[in-house]
Amino acid sequence: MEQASAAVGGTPVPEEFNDNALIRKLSHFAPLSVADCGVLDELVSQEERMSARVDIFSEGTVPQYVFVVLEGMAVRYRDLPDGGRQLMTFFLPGDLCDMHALIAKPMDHSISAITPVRLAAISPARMMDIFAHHPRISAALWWNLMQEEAMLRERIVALGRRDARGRIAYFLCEMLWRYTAIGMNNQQSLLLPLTQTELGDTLGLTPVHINRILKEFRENKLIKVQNKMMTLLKLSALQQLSGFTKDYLLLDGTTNYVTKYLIEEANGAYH
Amino acid sequence: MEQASAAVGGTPVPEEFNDNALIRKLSHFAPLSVADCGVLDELVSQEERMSARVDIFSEGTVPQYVFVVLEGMAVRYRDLPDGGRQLMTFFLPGDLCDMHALIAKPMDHSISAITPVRLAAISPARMMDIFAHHPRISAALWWNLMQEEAMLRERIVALGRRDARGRIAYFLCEMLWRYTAIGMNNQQSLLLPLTQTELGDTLGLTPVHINRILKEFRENKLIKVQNKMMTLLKLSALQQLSGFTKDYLLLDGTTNYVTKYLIEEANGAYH
DNA sequence: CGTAGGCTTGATTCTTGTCAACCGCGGTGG
DNA sequence: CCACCGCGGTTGACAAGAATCAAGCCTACG
Repeated sequence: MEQASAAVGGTPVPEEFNDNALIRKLSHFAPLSVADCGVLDELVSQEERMSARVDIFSEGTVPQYVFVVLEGMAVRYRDLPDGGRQLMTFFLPGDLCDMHALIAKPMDHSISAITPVRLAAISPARMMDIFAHHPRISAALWWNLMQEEAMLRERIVALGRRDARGRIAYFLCEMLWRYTAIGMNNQQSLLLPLTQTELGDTLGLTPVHINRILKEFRENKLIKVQNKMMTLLKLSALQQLSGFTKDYLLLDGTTNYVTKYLIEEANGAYH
Repeated sequence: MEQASAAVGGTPVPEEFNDNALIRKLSHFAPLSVADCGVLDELVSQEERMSARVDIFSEGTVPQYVFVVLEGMAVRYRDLPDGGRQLMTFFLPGDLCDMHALIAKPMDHSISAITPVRLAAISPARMMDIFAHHPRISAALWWNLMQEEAMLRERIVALGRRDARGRIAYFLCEMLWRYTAIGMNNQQSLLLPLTQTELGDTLGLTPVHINRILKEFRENKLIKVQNKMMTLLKLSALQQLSGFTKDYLLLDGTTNYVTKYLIEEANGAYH
């Protein structure tokens, strides 16, 4: 999982920054200059590692930093009083968690590492500094935020209006496209280091039912599973099954108000 | 519904601005100065009216403005290929819809008026200007964004992990607290101008099932319904039934990094 | 006065959950 | 080195919550 092929779409990333997942991701959202890439590269130069199944932020604590996932997978989840849990957001390489740090409130949920992760911590002050002085990066972060919201809405649609087959198919498609965006889609295969229980806690289903649908998908040759690697053999069939379209992921960012304005601002047009 | 009692919590709003729902709402998130209130008041001075059931933004179009709801209720929803629909977000007075305008992308969903609404349109340029030059307002808008995300997550929890009773109870509680935040909670009564079909499309249930649960709630004296007014007779029972806590609504904002930083920035600490 | 949309209710079906058992594997400790 | 243990996956039998189908009612509105 260390090897990343060039990310698909977005503006080209200079060769030297191609192993930086944050840059690969944000390049989808705004045309980053080489200088921008340099800033981002420096931003995530202080690495930390955490083991699988360790909490990065725990419910009730006040997060001190915004974290960027550089490698591995993390998840935002909530434990419920009745013993259940709901997994809400998966963080892949290049994803930011959690802007929540900027408002310095105790969290109402936790974030934990699913696999061993490599992370970079960014102080809120540094983050605000970026917003103030790097217009293209700010624009990209803004798009990133819009993408996060769109993914939450899409999850709501899936949970509210799709049956078990549709939910699972949608989830696999979304993960594939997210991996594709950061250059980690290898032959329609994606790393899904989740147990069936975790999948159930993501999609509002029981592990037993997840198991049955996955079995059906396997028998129908829609997917192939080996170890933690899942291959989507019939992507179009899965997309149709769930009504999935990748539009909401905003992976073809073009010029927009935020970018335009911020760049003009930087050039002194308003100052 | 025009009469608004003083909003509960947040920093006090100067008397003269008390009929401005945006100010009432944002005062929960940052300590607004009188000057800030003036800016916000001017920001929403250009009013528009739209009739019930009219689309404000339609799927596929590129929104030109950010709208603020001043009066009435609107909803963000998506129509599905199979004829179903999912309602995602309800906009009450003081709510902003839709920051999406800032990224100038065709929308993957629609926003429409549920009741007749009074709106104010804000141009993206003006919005960016606010971000650049009004730190406390920016901070409040940031909190506002975090609140929106939190509400989406809470919906996911409800749809993924709660049964019909829990979902409906949670939704009623959330609406009550949101109304409370803008001073429109009158004796635990709230205006819910939704059909049972719309409630179903919100909570992933059929109208028939919504009907049965509401009947049960009525028989158990948990709620009282008259016309479009719903009274939560046993709020604590409803909160318990759904595991609801209002924490995620962030209605007790305190000093935080965004505010601090933006204010220092404005004072020239970093320039 | 007629009609359509929304509400209400009953009968029935079906998707998903629950309970229970078994298998296989990897890790651990004797 | 091997026995044991626990977790995750798999499967079957059964139960339950919600959907579906269908019909009647009320009321706002043209």
